[in-house]
Amino acid sequence: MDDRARQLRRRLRACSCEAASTLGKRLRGETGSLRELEAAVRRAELRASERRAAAPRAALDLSLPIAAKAEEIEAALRERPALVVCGETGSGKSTQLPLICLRAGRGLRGLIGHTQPRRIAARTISRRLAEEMGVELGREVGFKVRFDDSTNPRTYIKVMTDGVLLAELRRDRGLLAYDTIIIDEAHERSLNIDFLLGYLKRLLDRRRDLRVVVTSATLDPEKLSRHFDGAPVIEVSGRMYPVEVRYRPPESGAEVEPTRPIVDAVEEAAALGPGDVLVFLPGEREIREATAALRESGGAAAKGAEVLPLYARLSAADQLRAFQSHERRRIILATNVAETSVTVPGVHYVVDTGLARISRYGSRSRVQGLEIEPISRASADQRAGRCGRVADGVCIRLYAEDDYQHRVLFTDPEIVRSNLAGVLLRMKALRLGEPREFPFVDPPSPRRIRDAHDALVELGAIDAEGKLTEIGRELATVPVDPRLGRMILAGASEGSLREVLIIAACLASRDPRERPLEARDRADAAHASFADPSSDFLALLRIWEESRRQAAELSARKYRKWCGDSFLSWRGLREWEDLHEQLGRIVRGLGYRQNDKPAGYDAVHQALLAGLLGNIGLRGERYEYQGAHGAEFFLHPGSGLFERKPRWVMAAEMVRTDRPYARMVAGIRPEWLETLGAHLLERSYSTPSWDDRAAAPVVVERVALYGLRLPSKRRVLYGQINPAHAREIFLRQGLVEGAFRPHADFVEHNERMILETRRLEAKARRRDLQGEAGARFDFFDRRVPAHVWSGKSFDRWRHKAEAQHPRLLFMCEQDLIVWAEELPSEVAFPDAVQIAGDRRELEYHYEPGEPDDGVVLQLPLAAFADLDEAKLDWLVPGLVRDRAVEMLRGLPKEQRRAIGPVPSVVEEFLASGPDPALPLVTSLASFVGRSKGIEIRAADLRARAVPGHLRPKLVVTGPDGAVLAEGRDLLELKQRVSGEVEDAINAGQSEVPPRGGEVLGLWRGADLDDRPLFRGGGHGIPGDH
DNA sequence: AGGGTTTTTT
Repeated sequence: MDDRARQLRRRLRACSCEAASTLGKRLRGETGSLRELEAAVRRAELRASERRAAAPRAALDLSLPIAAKAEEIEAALRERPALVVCGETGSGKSTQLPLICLRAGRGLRGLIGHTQPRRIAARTISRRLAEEMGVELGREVGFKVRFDDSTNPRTYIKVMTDGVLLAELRRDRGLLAYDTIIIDEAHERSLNIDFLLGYLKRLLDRRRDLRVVVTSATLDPEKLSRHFDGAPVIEVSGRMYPVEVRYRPPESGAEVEPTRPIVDAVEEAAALGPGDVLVFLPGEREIREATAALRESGGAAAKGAEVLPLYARLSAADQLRAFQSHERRRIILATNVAETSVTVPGVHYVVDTGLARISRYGSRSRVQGLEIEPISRASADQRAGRCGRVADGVCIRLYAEDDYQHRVLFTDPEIVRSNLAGVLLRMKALRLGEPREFPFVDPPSPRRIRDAHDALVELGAIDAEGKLTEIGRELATVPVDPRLGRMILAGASEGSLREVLIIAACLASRDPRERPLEARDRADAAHASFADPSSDFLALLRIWEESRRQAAELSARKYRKWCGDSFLSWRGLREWEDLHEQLGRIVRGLGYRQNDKPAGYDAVHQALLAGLLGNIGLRGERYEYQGAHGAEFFLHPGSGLFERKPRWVMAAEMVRTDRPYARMVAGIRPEWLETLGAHLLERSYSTPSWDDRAAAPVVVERVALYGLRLPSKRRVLYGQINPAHAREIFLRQGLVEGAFRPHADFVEHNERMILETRRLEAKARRRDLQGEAGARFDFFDRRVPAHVWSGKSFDRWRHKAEAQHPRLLFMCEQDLIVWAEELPSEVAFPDAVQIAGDRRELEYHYEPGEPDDGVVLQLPLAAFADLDEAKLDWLVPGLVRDRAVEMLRGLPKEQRRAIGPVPSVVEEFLASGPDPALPLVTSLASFVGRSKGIEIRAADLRARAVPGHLRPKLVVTGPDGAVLAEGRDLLELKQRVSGEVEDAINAGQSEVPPRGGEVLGLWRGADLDDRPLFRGGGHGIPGDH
């Protein structure tokens, strides 16, 4: 089987790339019997031999310069995976390269794919190829552009736009339909081209049979060669006439009108002889000014000449005038259209201002910039070359030679100066991994990639980790800018798909509204009839509906006339319709239905907003708007909202020309931003305040989007935002200060505490309410769990806790027991633990009878070493202290003397003295004893230090040695004891009056009557009188 | 208070 399979695979590889891939997989996986597979291979071989036999003969046009290099190219195609053909205009590379590939035996196992940057070029080149080969277009040679596909199974050479090839990647990751790919005009370095160049580099590692030919007109083919691991570079000479370049820099110091040098240069050119003059200018406004200047100059050149503007937005008819032959001399004032997209025939002279508007996406501002820049040397050369196509030419540059020499070699490729959201989305959808690892010829900066990432997050296309979401997956199937795609998807969910499809299709194609230079006012008036004062998008909808209505009612000829009268481009409208239809098909494929009922303003504009969240603005003091991230912008004067200026707007486009402008604008409601931009909202909160009805702290929440504050305000439970802080406030204001009044016993107790403290404070002066409140805050803080921050959650927790330990937690009497439980842990002594630097531990052991029994207290030694009176609270805090005092009051004098001041107890302990924890243990035991009606005397209680760690154990005995309670599990013990305590309380046997004040210490060897127990008071134990 | 280079996408 192995040998046989290997042989079949070999045979397959000779057939077709697709068959080799699909059948090869079956062979490897051994799906199907060998016999079946063999039959499949034979069928593939038959198809392959038919294809070979039917291959068209390709005769080269030997008059073209590239023919001289045909053999060299063929050899390279056989030996190397990639090659770079560097050819000037007129070298014939676009038509001859596919033919050379065919001669080299390419195009049999798969198509020869040939990409062009523009649709029109793809069409004309395929037509010329078919002519030269003497075949019918749409058979051996086909083309495929958006909306139009003429290829079929018999096609060998497929000419297409690079966008088409890119789109095919989604279905054909390995580009198995092709065995050769020619990327023509790679020097234009569009986003599409750069993406393809990166993708093909990777693909060549996987597909050894694939050949890639890249053509470039650049001065620097080495870069592309390096990209393809040292691909051979084959230079082909062009067939151009020499162009003389003259430099006419502006004279320094002389103040002249900006149009003066242009007029002078045109005069100079015209004086050289007959022939048309092509002037390159950066934009429409400059064209307008130069036109006026030339007409007014009255110079010899202008007099007999026809001055024509040429730029992309010009109406088709006006553009055509530049191409029609004419007897008079023509002076064509053009933008960059004439540099690559359009070739003006018969140009003998070029005047180059050296300027162009270049689109650059501003990373910081997130606005597309469109500012006038000096062009690159490559661009200047291309402009000069425009007059060497028919005869010797002269190019007059309105800048110095030195200036030219110092300019950048090439215009930055698009990938480093545009918004990469679409590219990133495509990479995610194709699962191409990390963008920074993708082999771009010129890698975009990490910042650009992050911007693109943010943009996709804004659209909900990827999540925070960068993973494609469901929305993202759908967006990747819609062939428009992701923002427009997002509108469409939102339209589907808002019930406004019908309207949004129309609007998005228009935004994706060129605006059909025409505005000829000399009829701008009339055009504006015609367009005004469609305008809406609150939405420019509605104007598009009206144009669409009116145009559809007219098309249905009028004859084709009359409809065209209506288009002209309305200053609408017939071709533009067609493009819009085509795109609308295509998008409609795709959306239907995704399972979305267009709404039958017309959607209202809100439904339409909320859908649009879903794609334009980054382009919102709030009207400022004057005419400007505050945009995202603190940017400022102005409404474009062409907007229907220009007069009215709604408070909140969104814009389809933000472009910086002379100033930042928002184009295509509509008013929005800020509430929409809260729902549509929920994933982007920035929230801020006021200072929390107590709310009686909520029985919890609340805050006022304000939201902002990209730094723009939305008007809405909401009251929010503070605990939902900052539970820890909310809890602190709840404890302090709600529980300690009593703003929250639950139905519980401890409330009354608290109140008595406060009253008592106030009374004492008046007496003691030095003890303030705050200090006492602090103690009580600690009391609650130790008990109330972290998730409780409101009256509601407090009650819920308390009821549960009290069901388990009835009345335990918040009856002051139980304090002692809870506290005893906490003693061994660090909870009761947070400060003490913090003070403990050296971590030596002391263990205190209550030993009523046998050794090793009793309460073991683990306290850091250092805590004791540092202990001063102020820290005594940690040892005898709050209510426990009262309890201890209560107990001591009942002790005989000599027994009281047995208990010394804590600091000295520590010293004594270190000299193996008595237990400093004695008062605590004493109080505990005493309390338990009393609650059971048994008298326990302090003298009965002993404590000693025990080295090493002992498991905490509590044994409470009475004076007769009877064990009242014991256990190592303190929790369990506590429950047992507490039950007993509760019984005692219920029986009215234990009534502990709550007390405030501060116990300074329990003094050993001192008479309680001599030494004040209360700081500053000097009156002995409270309640004594 | 006042106006934009260009191209492309199953």
